Amino acid sequence: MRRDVFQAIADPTRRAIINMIAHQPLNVNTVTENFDVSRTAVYKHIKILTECGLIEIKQQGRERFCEAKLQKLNEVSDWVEQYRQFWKARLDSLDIYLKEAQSKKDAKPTKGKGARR
Amino acid sequence: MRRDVFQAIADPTRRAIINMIAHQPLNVNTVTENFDVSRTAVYKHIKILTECGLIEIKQQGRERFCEAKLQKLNEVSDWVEQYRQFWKARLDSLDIYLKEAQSKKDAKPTKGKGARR
DNA sequence: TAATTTTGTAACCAAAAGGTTGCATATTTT
DNA sequence: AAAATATGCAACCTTTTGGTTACAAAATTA
Repeated sequence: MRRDVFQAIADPTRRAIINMIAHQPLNVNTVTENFDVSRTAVYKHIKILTECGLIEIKQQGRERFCEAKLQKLNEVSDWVEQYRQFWKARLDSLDIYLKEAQSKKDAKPTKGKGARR
Repeated sequence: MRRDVFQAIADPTRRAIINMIAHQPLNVNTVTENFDVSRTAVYKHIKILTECGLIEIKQQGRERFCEAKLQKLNEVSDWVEQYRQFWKARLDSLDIYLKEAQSKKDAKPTKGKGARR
């Protein structure tokens, strides 16, 4: 059971849930009202979000309020930002690379790498 | 068949592929060499990444070079950043501050200048 | 030309994901 | 106490996902 934040935000319903409770904590039924699927389905999404740390559930009487813990999105942010330099700096890098590869190949042909397995 | 960038980066193997080719385009076999799964499995991941626009494949002879198109990560970046205010605004107590400092320390031990070409 | 290398893809499989209904339990409300 | 409300969860189902093997085709090498 993989429970990381990348997998958690992959589902559009879960992203919508995050959006709902980012502004204010809501109980399970209130969250459910905004979706076409059953309460159980929404509950499962909430559970997944809880398990990866994106939300926290606090009991209040018979209700459970879901509160967003968006610090966890830092994991995603950090992963994405490490690549920003690449999409800013590199334009048309393949052509450059292929030219280099071609001249290397001319000078010193590569040996076969062998088939896997 | 949902093919959005959030779903694409949910899989750890696909994130690893992105990381490999972010620095330079590689052909399919070279990408495969770094994983324990079959070439076909890797190829499927590459196809998914292509279908959502995160990479592009360019033929050169019998090889296909996979080039990262990381601009697409802007979709993820934008989605995450819209919530930054929420998790920044709530850093008001000492223990939250300390917790965040600790996770930063754990998450990115090397914060150097980054790759340079 | 024949063999090798690199890739694309079909057919198939097991496990995970996302959904449902139904029921049990704890808390209000009446 | 009885009814209503809010939730947790088991059991089950279907589709998707991630993987495999096997084979075909194109390009390169010997």
